[in-house]
Amino acid sequence: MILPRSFYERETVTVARDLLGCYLVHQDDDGTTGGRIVEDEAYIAEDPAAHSFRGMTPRNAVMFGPPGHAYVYRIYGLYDCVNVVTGREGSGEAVLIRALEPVIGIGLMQKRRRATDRRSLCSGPGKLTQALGITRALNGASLLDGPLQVWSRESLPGPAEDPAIVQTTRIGITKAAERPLRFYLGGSSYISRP
DNA sequence: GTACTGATTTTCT
DNA sequence: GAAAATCAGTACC
Repeated sequence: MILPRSFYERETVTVARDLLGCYLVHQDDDGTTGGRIVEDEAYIAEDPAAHSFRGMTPRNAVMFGPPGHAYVYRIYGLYDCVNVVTGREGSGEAVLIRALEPVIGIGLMQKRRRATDRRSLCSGPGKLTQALGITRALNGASLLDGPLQVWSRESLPGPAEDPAIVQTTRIGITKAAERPLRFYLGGSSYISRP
């Protein structure tokens, strides 16, 4: 049920597509929270929008490490965003998790987010880390064991039919903005934007 | 409903 | 010193 390292050690765009429908789950002292991944973005080698584009720095070092680990960084001084490291070790590639459909621990998510509407709990990269209690303390953590995990699609009962995957441009970037590296489940009402 | 703005701080140049 | 893989609130149709 936990996705193996071999899942992540593939072409990043393929991993981004295959992650849709899988579950991101975090456990801590307050409880367990998790949801279905419904939106993500690929950041790849030779990609001016990727943090790894200009080589390794203290912040992005985890992106250059082994696949199957979490890269968590702070954005705009306020929010944390979570990525999964993908591809070959040293390539500096990752997939940003942008939105979840809340499934596990919805009450705890509502408390952490101070919101009740399910659609607003995890519909954005900063929102979902807040709902799941993911912070930079998890930067570099393995997703194969430990408190933050990714489970396969079959781990929990999901929709009867897989909705079509929509591929479009990434959100919030200025460099390489035209590259279609954002993926989401068509028809999901839990994505950050259409 | 859409559009614009302020918050807030880390990070790298 | 500027920019940043964002969000919530306000203003205005």
